[in-house]
Amino acid sequence: MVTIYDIANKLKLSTATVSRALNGHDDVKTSTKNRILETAKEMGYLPNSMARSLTTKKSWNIGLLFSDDQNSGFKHIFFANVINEIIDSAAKRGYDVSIISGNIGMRKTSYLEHARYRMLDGIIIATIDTRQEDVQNLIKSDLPVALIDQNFSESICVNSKNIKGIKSLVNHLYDKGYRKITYITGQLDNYVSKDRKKAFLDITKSLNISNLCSTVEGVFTDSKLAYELTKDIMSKENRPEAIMYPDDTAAIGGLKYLLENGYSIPNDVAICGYDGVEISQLVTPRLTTIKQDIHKLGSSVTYLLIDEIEGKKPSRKTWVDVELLVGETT
Amino acid sequence: MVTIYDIANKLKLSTATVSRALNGHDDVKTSTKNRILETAKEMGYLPNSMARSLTTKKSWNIGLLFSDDQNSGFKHIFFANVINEIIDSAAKRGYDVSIISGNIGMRKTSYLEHARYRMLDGIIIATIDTRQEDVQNLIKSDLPVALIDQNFSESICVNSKNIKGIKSLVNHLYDKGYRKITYITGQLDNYVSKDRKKAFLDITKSLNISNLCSTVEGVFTDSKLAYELTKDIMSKENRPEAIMYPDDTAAIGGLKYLLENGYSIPNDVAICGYDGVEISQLVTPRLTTIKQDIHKLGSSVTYLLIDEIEGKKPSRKTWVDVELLVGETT
DNA sequence: CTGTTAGCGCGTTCAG
DNA sequence: CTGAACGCGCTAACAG
Repeated sequence: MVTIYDIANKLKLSTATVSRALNGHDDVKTSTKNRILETAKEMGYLPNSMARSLTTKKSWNIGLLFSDDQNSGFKHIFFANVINEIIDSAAKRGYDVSIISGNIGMRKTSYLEHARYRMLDGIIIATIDTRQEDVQNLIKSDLPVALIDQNFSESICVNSKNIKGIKSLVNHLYDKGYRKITYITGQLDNYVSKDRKKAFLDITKSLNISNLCSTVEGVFTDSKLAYELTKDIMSKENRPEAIMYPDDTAAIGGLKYLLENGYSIPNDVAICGYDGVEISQLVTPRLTTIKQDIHKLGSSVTYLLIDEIEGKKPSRKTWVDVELLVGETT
Repeated sequence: MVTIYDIANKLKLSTATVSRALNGHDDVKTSTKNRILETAKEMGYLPNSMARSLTTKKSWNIGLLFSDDQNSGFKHIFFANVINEIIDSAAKRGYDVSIISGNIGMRKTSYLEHARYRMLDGIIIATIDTRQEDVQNLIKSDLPVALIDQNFSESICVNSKNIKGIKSLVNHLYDKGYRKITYITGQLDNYVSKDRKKAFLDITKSLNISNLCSTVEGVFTDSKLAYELTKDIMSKENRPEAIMYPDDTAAIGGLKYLLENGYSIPNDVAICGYDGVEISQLVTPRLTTIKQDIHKLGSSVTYLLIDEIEGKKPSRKTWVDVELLVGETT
């Protein structure tokens, strides 16, 4: 391993000068700077992040928290896409991304401890369940933290325009003549679900159809549950004319039930997804859904976090726009 | 930040003793060991990975290489699932996972340099395109490396039983009476695609139907291309009775074309996917496909790499079994 | 513009 | 069983 000592030695300089040159300080004579840079290249010198971080207290490493024991972010294609953006964006600003788990070595520890252990410069939280004490502690800590689709007053939060999304869907359904709408929400212990549900109640009220509409609690990405709930809903006396699902995967689960049982879509019943992932436009019939701006969600949360890390005091709240995708199911 | 120095100071011991106790060496008196462990806990001591790695030359960190500029692993739901397993498995053995990109800070570097910079203990390569010089250098280096679905003689490779998978599909089609089969392969610059294509040619030959069968080069997860290729294939004079796709996503793209154009499946034409991801069983009709053992693929590649890191000389080649999933499309 | 010195937090000789 | 001393590779004062 080539160190700055080696190249200092070769050039009869001190490590200090070498370090300065390598870090682009301007208090080094241009000629010696060039000599240093050159021989560094020749000798195949590479900095050692451990040594550097140890003195600078900065790791150029961002932690990514995306799953708990129950729920695995990567299995959800929507989150997988967001995570992809996060990694890309971080790389563009010179940061690496590490996944943080709830243990150091073989020992169970908190996320916060883990973050300190690895000297992470900041954390992106892309988990659904932020109620865990462990996650709460992370948020409350003095570590820079940024979250997606959450609501914590002091932290950086990047939110999709959930209210707009739901209202667009309901308005679209209304315009198409649907009045009896059932909305299967995500799990209601969750901020986004609550927000969307409230939006649904608000918009149906202002359209004067709230007495015809209803909500049922479901679970994000749980296609099996969506299948069962659809069965329940459709076997009732008073069937809805349209069903809204918590996301595309759930909608496809519902769609499966409807197709299997000979329902004509959207004639017998209309359905909507949410997220607008690729598959939503690939199934037949193509889903009407809300397309989230995955690129923007991922890049914003990352850039804002890095701004915070670098002391640029970015805005705490950001809303990312959504778009109605009209398919063949409404 | 509490350091071993702080706790040594408080207990009137030397840092050496504290270090030994903390690392579970047995050359410390049990009573003092306990005192140390206790006060360490009290004071909220946490080791510093940077300092530790600097002396031990071990980071307890595994690099994950899963994308190049063209192709993003996380966008592929199959890989997303594998990666999920990798992270879980690594955590169980006490390792963290870092994503490695092709730059350090703002400077473009090789993956190998990046790995050395971060002192990674090993690398898991889950990219399709291993032809890049950069990736080649990584494989040739003395860093422990493990790959999924690749074939490098000296490296640890975990492969899915691709030949068995293809043969199962063709045999299944044959048993159902299909003789004219077209196989849309993945991109043929890739090891897996070649392997599967060869398996297809072999099995159709031994079934004496090779003159009725054909292959077309496609691209993994490219549903749009699959859509177009399906159109081409179906518009020819001599239509196949069955089409096999490189993976489920592509198959769903093909399915879309067929459904849109009024083909009855499997009566007019049968289709098969590959991978067996969740969505393959959710679309209507349910895909006949090969289910890969994602859990095993991810955990094996991780455990084998860690064995290698820890000097346990694990076997270089591992094959993970696959399972035929008969759906409604054949 | 450059060198000397010190220290980041930890593990590991080598004595005792 | 315990301590003193050193070094991992690098950056940051402080001189000069």
